[in-house]
Amino acid sequence: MKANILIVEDESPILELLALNISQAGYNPLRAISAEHAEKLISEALPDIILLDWMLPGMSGIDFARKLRSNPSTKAIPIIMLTARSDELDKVKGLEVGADDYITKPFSPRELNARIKAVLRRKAPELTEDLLKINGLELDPVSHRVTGNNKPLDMGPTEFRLLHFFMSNPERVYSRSQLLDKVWGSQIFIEDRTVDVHIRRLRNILAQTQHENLIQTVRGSGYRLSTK
Amino acid sequence: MKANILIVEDESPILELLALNISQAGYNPLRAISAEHAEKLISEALPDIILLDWMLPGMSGIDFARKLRSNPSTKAIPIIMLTARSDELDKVKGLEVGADDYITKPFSPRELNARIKAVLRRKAPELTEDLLKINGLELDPVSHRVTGNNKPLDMGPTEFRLLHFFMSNPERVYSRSQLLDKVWGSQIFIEDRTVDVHIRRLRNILAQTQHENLIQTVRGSGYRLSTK
DNA sequence: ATTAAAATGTCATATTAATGTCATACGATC
DNA sequence: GATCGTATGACATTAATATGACATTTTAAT
Repeated sequence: MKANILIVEDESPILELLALNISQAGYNPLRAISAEHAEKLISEALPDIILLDWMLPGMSGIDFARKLRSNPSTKAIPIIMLTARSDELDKVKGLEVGADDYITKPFSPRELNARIKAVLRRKAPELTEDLLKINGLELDPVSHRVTGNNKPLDMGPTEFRLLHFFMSNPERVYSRSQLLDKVWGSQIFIEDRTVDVHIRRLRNILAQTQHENLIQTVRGSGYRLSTK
Repeated sequence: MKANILIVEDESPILELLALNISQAGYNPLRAISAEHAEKLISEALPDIILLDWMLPGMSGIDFARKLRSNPSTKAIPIIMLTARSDELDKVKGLEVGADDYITKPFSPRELNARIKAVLRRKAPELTEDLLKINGLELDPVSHRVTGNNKPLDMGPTEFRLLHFFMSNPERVYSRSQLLDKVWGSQIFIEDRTVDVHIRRLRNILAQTQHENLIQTVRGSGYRLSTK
């Protein structure tokens, strides 16, 4: 099903331009020319993403974002802010109200799409580009490589993301549901048991270099990456 | 090598001011007092960036931008628009013609430099003229030649740029979108899948000297040049 | 200006890899 | 030893990538 993307933008030419891009990218654009207008649309159906202009007549974009965040039913909707300048101050404020991403005008359609896609996929916590090392197991997000004691380890994308997540958050137990949210994405509906299977696949791969017991089962709770 | 920045501005004091800033920032300014004049300079050598005044005698800045975008050979050159006021209407028009950035007069040298830098960074990490060598594969940006174990390899311009980019950024995964932005240019709209085709063409050429597996597929992420 | 050659982007199809689910086996816990 | 949670292997399906062909555009050469 096509994702519904609510655009809140008072300048109609920009609004139309955005709507055009979005529908060309295969999403379903909803148009609102003000925060108030947007609220009405939201009350009818929750959109999947909100593209929110910073400067709006009436309630400002930032106030609107804050309002959305304070309401339980809209709290979880990802917001992408549209700002005129890449002003650092704006960025900070945006983070405060909980915008999921930013985009500075003018922007290329491709950039916009990339952001929407990224937000939709809604992965784990912003995973950094830092090289992760634990007990001779190394994961390099930049080259997208994993080695155990310098031996290259091949794995599928899901196993890679799973390992990436674990190595970014070691010594911490995650339930299957949490892992599904963080590694798979929040809007995906998959069986909890499927996590078991991927854990097994990951362990099998790590077993090549005796790293399989880094991934530990916590009976009744979930899984954990731990050196102990 | 210093980046060439073409300034198109009819008011000579402003033109000189810009040129001064730009040369102090370590770039090479080219001066044009009209769109027509600029065209002549462009026909001699493509600049790396165009600073384009909105208001020009004769052909207006916006028309000129449109013209540049419609010509395949100039389509990818980043354009920074110089506008008198931060007029919203101008901005919309700028979006339409595909300007890469905006700057409102009056502007500080620092701001100008920051924008230029940002635009340059966006599409030119391979700006060097150094001979690139990896595993017997050599690419010489100056003579625009590629050899594998000293055997000359012929390829089309796109494959050359792609290889140039990869060799300048080895051991790093790039998504198809990133490659389109970096190798094709941000203003060009083509399918992600097209990247696959060019990757294949490049691999076919590199296969003549057994270098084809330097270009590796990273499923779910993109492509990478790597010796491992 | 005309033509030929080269390059480019897209599509349809083939190929391969990855994914999610299930049925069943195992093991801990009470 | 019964129950509950986890592990495992197999398998059908889905998704991603590779490939070949083709129409169109560019470029170069007449």
